[in-house]
Amino acid sequence: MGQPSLQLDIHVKHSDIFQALIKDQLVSDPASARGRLLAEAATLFRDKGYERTTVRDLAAAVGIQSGSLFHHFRTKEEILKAVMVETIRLNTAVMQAAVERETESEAKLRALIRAELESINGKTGEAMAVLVYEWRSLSEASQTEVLALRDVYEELWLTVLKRLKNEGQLNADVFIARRMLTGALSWTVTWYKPERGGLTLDGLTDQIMALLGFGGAAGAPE
Amino acid sequence: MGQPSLQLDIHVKHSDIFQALIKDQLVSDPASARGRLLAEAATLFRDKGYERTTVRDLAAAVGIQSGSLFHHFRTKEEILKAVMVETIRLNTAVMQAAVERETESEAKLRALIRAELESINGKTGEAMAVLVYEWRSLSEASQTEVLALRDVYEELWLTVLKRLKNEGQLNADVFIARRMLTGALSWTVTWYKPERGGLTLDGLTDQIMALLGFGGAAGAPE
DNA sequence: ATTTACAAACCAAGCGCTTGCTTGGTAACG
DNA sequence: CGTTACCAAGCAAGCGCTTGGTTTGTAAAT
Repeated sequence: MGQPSLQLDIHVKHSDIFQALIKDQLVSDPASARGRLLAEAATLFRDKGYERTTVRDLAAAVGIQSGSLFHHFRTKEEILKAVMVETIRLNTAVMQAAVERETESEAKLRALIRAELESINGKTGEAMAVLVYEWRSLSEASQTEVLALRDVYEELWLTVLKRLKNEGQLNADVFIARRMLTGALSWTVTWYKPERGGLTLDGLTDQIMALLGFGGAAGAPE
Repeated sequence: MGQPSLQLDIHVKHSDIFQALIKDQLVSDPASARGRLLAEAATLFRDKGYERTTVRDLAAAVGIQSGSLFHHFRTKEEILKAVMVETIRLNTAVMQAAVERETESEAKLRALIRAELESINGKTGEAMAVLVYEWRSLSEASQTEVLALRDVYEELWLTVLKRLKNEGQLNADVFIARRMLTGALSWTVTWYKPERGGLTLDGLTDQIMALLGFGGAAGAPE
């Protein structure tokens, strides 16, 4: 915790966005009890799955009794929902900033891919994995609630893809292209391990762009 | 159950393969008690998730008492493993046939994509979804066992992708390309509904090929 | 500066229910 | 006549969550 940011431009921006969201009460401060609990919950839900994670596991991870959890959240499911909602809020803000920083369509797409890869494989990775793979564990009411937030996020992608299509740089249907990218990018969480292998996030982004026919030939990454 | 096959060539082949596997005891006959149980298990595991599905749910689905399940399988996890193992066996055989039917590399890739889409969204769809998304619920011992079977399956893909790369038709790294395709294709299970919308499996395959820069421009699919 | 007030945060205990699985016995079948 | 397939009943363990009471932090009142 608290390691210095290595990536200058993007990370400064990122933490600025983060601070603003905390101030507006849209995401919890990781230093607060609630924030720590949600972070631990994300890790546990990702590693063991929501159903296999007991409230006793969760309580032990933050160092309190299991019953004390229900002072902060009314039900276990409310914890899952909170993890998802806060993750979407944070990532929508980050992605919006990423796409606005660029002007060319291809650069916007690259920025989106790069940003989503970082969401999935970076600090918010646990929570993102929960968001993708623990969908069924939410009640239907919570599902529609979370879905509404996701629509904003998806619009960012569709806008960029539509521009690319109009410019003749994309052959496939924009909705299908987005869905393919959703699957491909979220799947990276199961295999992409940046520490070993030497493939950086930028390198991975290059590979994906190459697969889509952008940015010329890319050599072997390792 | 027992509806006539509509797709002539492929489906005949498909059921021939199926019958051969049943004869060799590599997959269970869907008419047998074990086969019916595995089919129901796949549906339930997919719809509710493995953990949320109780042995009582499972027993009720096949019309027996919950305790009677343990005459056929020693543990609940063994049921999950059996679903996965039999699904991989069937699909490996189907994919092998699909790739051998073609000669050109691009056609082989198209056949693989088409076959995997059918595995995911067709009759074995429930079981495939379980295979992809219930991974964590397997014990580690079972995981390595299932993983070994998957390697054969993956080799089919890598061989074709390597050929395409050598022929200069693929820019990205073959391992990364396969992983992207894995994610993109398995994700279709969450959104592709062939009955409504009019997008056929062949149409979807075209779109994916177009996204990869093959087969010229594809128009809007709907 | 000390007291008083009060809510937020937490603990210890355990309730009611569901879970995967076992057991002992019975019917069906070749 | 034994093997296979099942039922009826229930056990031990674990589950999410509740309850009643104690500590802790904060800030106004004395």
